[in-house]
Amino acid sequence: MFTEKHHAEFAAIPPYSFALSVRKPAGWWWSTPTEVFENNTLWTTARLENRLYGLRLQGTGTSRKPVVACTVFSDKTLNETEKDYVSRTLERALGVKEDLRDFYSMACKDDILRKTVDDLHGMRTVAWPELFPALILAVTLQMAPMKRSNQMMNLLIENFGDHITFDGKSIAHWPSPDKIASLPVSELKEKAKLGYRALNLNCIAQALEKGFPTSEELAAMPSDDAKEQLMTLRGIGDYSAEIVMPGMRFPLDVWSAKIFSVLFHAKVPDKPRDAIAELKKLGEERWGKWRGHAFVYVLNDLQRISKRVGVDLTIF
DNA sequence: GCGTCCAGGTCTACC
DNA sequence: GGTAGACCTGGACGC
Repeated sequence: MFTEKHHAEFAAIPPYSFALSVRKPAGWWWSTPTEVFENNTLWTTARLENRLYGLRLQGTGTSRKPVVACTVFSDKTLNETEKDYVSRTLERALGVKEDLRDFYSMACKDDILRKTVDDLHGMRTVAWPELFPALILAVTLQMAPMKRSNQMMNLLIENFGDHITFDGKSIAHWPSPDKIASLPVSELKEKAKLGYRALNLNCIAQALEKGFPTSEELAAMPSDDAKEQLMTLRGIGDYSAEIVMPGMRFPLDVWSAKIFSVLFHAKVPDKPRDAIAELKKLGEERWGKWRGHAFVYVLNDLQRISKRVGVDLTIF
């Protein structure tokens, strides 16, 4: 029985939009695809240090003093160490301490970003609560159209994930690394339709089981070191590491390369995969340390940017 | 209904 | 160090 076991409130550095931060326009989830968002409140789940928690996160406060109220549901009592860890993880993953003001100062002078930061005022970037679900996302995005990636992710949750009910909501959560590590690769292939990715995901889960830095530890590392660590995992290359990395970089794939090519060069490249390196370089030169922010803001504002540039960027 | 092609990368062998 | 080719498989597409 999952009942209320802990409560914490976090003051966010303004501007902060809770709704845009946890429910991004591009449609990505904050923690799990089955989470529920109603009335500026998110009911979701997270597995922290091998324990699954139910979470009710609510954006409160005022625009000058934004606050996120977090209620934690569990089937066991939390000791003080566990409460601290859960609180730290929520604070980090909600991005409440992420200061957007310097990014907005830069963006106001940039033709691509100027209106986008108004459109998405107060939206935080991406800081995954847990590492393994972010790695699952990265692996299932590889060499597959979105429909097929979603199919693989949904089958993983359906067949091997966990389901909890709390606060009147029923939420399904990603499988744990130990569950995926213990499964035969053939079963992963067959039931989750992972194809060649089954072996990679199984090896990643085993590496995490043997001991690997947590999201929190990766976030505390210099970003190059965090990326290097992630790229030691089988099936995690440059793009996947940058998707998973705390704070994000500029993880261009074929899809986003087409979008940024239209924005930089006003045309879709003949061979998008071959254009990635040059576009990454341009993004880094143009936005420097804010390239991750620019990436997230642009990809979450495609409808409005499309109208402004006169090209439908949502069809790629 | 059937055959073909290819997708929101990564790894490896080969030069 | 640079690069072609293989990798699973489901869905889109042409016929």
